[in-house]
Amino acid sequence: MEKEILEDLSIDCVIFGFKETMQVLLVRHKDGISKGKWALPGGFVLQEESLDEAAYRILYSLTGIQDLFLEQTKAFGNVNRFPGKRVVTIAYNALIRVEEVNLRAGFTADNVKWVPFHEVPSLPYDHEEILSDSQSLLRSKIRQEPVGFSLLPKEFTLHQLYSLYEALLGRKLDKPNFRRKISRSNILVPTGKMEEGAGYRAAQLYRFDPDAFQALKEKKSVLDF
Amino acid sequence: MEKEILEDLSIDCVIFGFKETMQVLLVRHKDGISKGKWALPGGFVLQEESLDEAAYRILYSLTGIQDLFLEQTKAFGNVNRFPGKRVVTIAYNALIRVEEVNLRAGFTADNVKWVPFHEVPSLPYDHEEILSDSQSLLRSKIRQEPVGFSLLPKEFTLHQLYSLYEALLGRKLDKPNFRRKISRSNILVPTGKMEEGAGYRAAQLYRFDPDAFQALKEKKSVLDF
DNA sequence: ACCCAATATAGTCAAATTGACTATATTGGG
DNA sequence: CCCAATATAGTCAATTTGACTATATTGGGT
Repeated sequence: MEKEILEDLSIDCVIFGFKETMQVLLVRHKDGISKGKWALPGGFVLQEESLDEAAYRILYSLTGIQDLFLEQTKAFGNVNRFPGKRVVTIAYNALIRVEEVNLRAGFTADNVKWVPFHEVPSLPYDHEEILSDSQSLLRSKIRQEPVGFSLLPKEFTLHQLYSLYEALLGRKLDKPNFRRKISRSNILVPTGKMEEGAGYRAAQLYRFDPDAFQALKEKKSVLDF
Repeated sequence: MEKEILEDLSIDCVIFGFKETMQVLLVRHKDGISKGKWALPGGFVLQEESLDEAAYRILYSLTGIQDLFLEQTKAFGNVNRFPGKRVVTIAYNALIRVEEVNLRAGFTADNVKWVPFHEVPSLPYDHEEILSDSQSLLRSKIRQEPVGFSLLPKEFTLHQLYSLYEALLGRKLDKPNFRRKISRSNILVPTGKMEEGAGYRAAQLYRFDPDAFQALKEKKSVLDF
């Protein structure tokens, strides 16, 4: 028996990944009005699931990942955003570690791929608006909460964190000052292990410490770069 | 002819006002399952309007105000949040100047009133969750953007602004330091006029300068109290 | 006319943070 | 064993913070 869907309510996911540069996950539609076009992954909400559950379901079916950062960002409800039918969509931002994903195109798509921010093609429906709003929201989120760690491996170097912040904020940061700020904040703990395979001095690996961040947050307001 | 509504999609508005203390606008339902209960004002979305338009329509019919701060906050879509039918609601935060409102209960309500944060009664559906989420979102918003000015008269004293921030952030601020921070930021322009009717030294009246704020924002990130 | 309570507004100072740098420490590879 | 490349540490003036103290203006009461 088919599960009943809410025909006028969908979810669209903006899935962010970081590898050299910031990337978004796009799917290519197998059929329908936008057949062959790349678009944000999404789907309709089922009668018996909450919005968050729907977003998780879509995310999981696409990436096989269960442990991820997922947050609702905004509802998009312009009258003609979807052709032929009034469909309101709830957008979600997801942050995942690219090395953990196991991409599967799924039912409605015949292809999936990571696309760097600057190479995103033109998107159907209002997906360009959704994407650009979602990017802004992520940019401001990153200054408030340490969500960036969801994009890095569990253990990472300060350099990786540094380039992530540069990529996300879209501007140059001073490396020593960045390092000083992070280290004073105490939100990282060194693992003792060192980076491997670098052709030069190996860097210390760190892990994010959620408790220390919580403590910091209660005192100061923001990780303000 | 009746306008067609989307039966499974509603808007709920959290309307904030500031008068001595932070307040929310509640309506008393005239009939239906929650007859007689106080709740957040809301209504269904019409087929031919966007979500933002729906929110404006509801806000306007209730307060007669057109010039206000209105921002979508979050969609609430738990399966059983509304009795008998799956209804997803989009919550909006509105900031208005209490002295400008002209309250009208409207069709579905027989009463409207301002309620201080700490005196909000128990609310039906998931309105308590909506309200508390909306309050948190406003609290973090106020640190990023000068939305607070939408709650004050066009011309106001530093003391008013100061107590607004205290009320909104829920903690004591140092008055001289607050004043210094504001004045260094240059986002206020003195009007030259003085407060009237105080039983003591009259305070200077200020106006918010959006351009100066824009300039500040490009340099620093936040109004971080 | 003058004092006073109440609030507006200004100023002080040590400590912490920032921004723009320069300097040193470790690597693998040639 | 030196070198290029990067990690990591340190310096210093300028600015910002936090916790205060001090002064300036009011209307109202006596």
